[in-house]
Amino acid sequence: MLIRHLKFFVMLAEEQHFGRAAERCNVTQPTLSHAIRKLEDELNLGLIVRGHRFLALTPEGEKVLHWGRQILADYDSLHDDLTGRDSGGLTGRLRLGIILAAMPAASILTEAFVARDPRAEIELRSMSSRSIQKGLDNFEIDGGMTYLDNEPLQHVRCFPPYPSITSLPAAAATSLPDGPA
Amino acid sequence: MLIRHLKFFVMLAEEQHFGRAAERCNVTQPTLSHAIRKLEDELNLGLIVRGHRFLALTPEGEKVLHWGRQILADYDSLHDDLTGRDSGGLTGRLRLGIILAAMPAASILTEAFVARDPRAEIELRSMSSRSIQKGLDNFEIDGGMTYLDNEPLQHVRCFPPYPSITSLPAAAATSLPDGPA
DNA sequence: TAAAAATACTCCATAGGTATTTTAT
DNA sequence: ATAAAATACCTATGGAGTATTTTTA
Repeated sequence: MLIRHLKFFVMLAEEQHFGRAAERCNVTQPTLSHAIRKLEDELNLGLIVRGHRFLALTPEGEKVLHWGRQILADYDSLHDDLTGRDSGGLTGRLRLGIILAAMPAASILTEAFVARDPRAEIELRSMSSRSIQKGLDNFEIDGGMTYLDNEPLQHVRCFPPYPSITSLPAAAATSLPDGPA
Repeated sequence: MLIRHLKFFVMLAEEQHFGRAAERCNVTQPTLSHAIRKLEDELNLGLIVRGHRFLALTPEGEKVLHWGRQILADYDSLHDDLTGRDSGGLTGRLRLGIILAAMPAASILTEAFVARDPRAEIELRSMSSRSIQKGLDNFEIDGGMTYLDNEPLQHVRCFPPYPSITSLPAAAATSLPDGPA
């Protein structure tokens, strides 16, 4: 599997349109079309619900989309790392989705964080628990604080923000390749 | 870049020997040799310090090794996900490296964890802060509790285990593709 | 001399292109 | 008629193999 073909697939999922996806990848439509077929062959499953236009991703396609994004993020990180854009110490913007009930608790977490890494910005967004799940899936947020009991979270690593008080909502970091865990 | 070639490279880094790495990948030595060259060409940098035998990885090679493992872990996760081995709810074994000074504190973290996910085992290892860094890099442990001040940790996501008490050692989860953070 | 890696070469799969067809709107 | 995707076909890159050479221990 070529990493570049994963890119094709992710673009296709975003554009929902072979032609536009191909354009964004700077390849022709047949090339992208063929590459997606190859992906499906290699994984031996359907990724796209095809009519005579793009219709949707299959459930398996959604999974490939998720991990594909993960792999592409790693791949980008590698290039950032190699081009020395890392520089040690945390920088950038951490986007967190927080349910309304957890807003007061959020500052407890962020306070220590900003104290240690002043170059990192934290953006707090008030969001519903469903939006938080979606935001994590779409990489629109990097983490969140939400409920664990209502809808089980997918593809995330969860931990209690304050271990000895279990009645608080739990914090969730974006999903990871976490091996056996 | 073929994901399979990343596998070649990671195997080579582990075996420190082209022939044995090739064997583990079920390819011939020249094939692996050529693939590594191609990787170097594509990234436009040297990965291996070559004499007329394998000598070491270059610093860039170490970085590629790290992110390569990450990508392969994601790729494996994808396959696990597709073959329905996920099953929801955490299971497996979480291996944590803990400095001696943090051992008493570790139970605070693990207590809530095991209460919520009884099917997950937690293995606590008393380790030096250096061993913890190495263990994280080698994927021999999944996370740890260690010092942040002495030697800065590489490739990890850090957070304080108990936000309002900053004098405690910090917990570190294994590194992730964490976008802008 | 033996072992390790690179090199030379061959073969074939396939990535990517252009041109065209099919089908639904 | 138009737009979207698939198909057919072509070319060239390069992945993987075998055989061989080079170099060092």
